[in-house]
Amino acid sequence: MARTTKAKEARDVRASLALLWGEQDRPTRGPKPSLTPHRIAEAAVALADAEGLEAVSMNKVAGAFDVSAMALYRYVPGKAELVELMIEAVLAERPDLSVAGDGWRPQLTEWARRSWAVYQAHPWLLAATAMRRQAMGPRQLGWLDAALAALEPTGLTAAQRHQVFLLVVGLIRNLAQQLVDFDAEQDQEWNRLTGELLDRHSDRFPALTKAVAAGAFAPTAEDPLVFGLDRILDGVQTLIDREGPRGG
Amino acid sequence: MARTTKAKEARDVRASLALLWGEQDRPTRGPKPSLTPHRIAEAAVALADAEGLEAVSMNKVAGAFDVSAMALYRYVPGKAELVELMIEAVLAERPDLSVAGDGWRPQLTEWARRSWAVYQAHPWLLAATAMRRQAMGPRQLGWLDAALAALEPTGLTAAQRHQVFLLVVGLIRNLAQQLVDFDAEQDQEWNRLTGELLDRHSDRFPALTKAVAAGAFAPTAEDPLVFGLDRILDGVQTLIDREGPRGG
DNA sequence: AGCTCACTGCTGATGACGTAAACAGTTTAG
DNA sequence: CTAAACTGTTTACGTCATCAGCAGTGAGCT
Repeated sequence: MARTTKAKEARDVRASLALLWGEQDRPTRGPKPSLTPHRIAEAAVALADAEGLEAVSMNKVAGAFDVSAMALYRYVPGKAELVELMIEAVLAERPDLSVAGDGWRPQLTEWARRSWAVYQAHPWLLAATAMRRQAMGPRQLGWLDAALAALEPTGLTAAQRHQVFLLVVGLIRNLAQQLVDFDAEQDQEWNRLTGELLDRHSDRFPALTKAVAAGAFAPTAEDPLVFGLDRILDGVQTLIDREGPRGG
Repeated sequence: MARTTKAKEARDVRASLALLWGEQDRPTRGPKPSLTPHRIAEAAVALADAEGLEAVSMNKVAGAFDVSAMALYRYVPGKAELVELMIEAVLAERPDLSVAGDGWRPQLTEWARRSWAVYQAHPWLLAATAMRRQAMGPRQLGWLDAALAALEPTGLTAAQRHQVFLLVVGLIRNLAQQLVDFDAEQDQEWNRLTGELLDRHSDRFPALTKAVAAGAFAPTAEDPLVFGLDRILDGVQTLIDREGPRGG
């Protein structure tokens, strides 16, 4: 059974990659296909934008084309691959960071801003990319390349640049998580219930009680990306300053 | 229908909170219960540790007690609440950070290390906490309080301390995500396939090609927590230095 | 022109999931 | 000792991804 699963997965990796990179040869004989993987992915994206990723079932996506769920399997190996196509579909082409100026910091900031914009426009992207992916499409690689390119002038090692990249991606994904979690009504409920609990147990949670009283959990108008990014990039700057003089 | 759902959710919040805080009054009449929410959560944790969160179905958890799935609903309102109990179950009591010394930085580092250890021991915790939670249990609040307490001597505002906390939690969750994603065999496959792709498209991804060649994606023995935490805390230190003199 | 067969899309079935409903058995308060 | 409260069970429903098998279609070859 494990054997079968593994063989199937291996097949899927190939199929998934061919799909993502558009390297599939189309058939000549038989009826004209009424769909394409791309159109299917677009419909799935529209569905996810409107109702969330959990609403994206093969049935509902197929319904957008008035077609049975099984019809989709003629175009896409399975749901996992469909999700990969959705990810590629919402990513723009490789971002041009030169508009932000010359330094690594403005460029990486620009990268983060654009990346964050994508997650804001498509909050399901977080859950979609959290599913274990075995291959990246050309656009994902393009974004990765742009960020690494921006970091080249820092003088950091390749491994350090990769680490910094991961930190920034991580920051954005965390913001996206907060965005997904957030629900004004529910937030109010949380504050109310947690307030009640803290009243009853303020001795157990003194710092939290003080923080709540000081408004640490009140909604803020500030762009949430700024604080985190400034902290991280300040930290990176410190690293550069420390390593530079020693000839790193 | 939406009405029904909302009413049901409201009921669940109450039930969930009572469960998490152990504030449920136990019945006197009727047969002795053979289970407790706590024991059920423990069994679910064992299952998740062994086979992952997706293996935790009501059926399998019930199977651990040789009981039907529906029996669990006498103790737990539903699966979401069971997951909440699982989260509380794997969290230790409020961590004592004083062992790390006096400064905010060693204490927060200690907090991060312990937190990271929990995620390492129970990788499913990431997915479990990603599900929208409406209430926190006493242990979750305890960890939160400990981190906020460690940040009090920084002189930062309450909102800033909260932001820093979110940054550190985010870092750990990102590491946990990488841990979940990682699969040596699959990683090798990724490197092979991406290598092939880069050979074919090295002009499109020059920075990435260089980075791969320089070993930026090679496995490292270093503790992955250190780099990210040092960057973030350096950035926080920069903020403190900047705000302090101005009388913030 | 006609045949073949790769290809499309369909129906139906399978097994997993969470959980609602209804029922049978058990214990304790009155 | 009866009735209420409680436990655990069986059955059933709706949803999901996906497999197997069938009918129709149309390009390429003879």
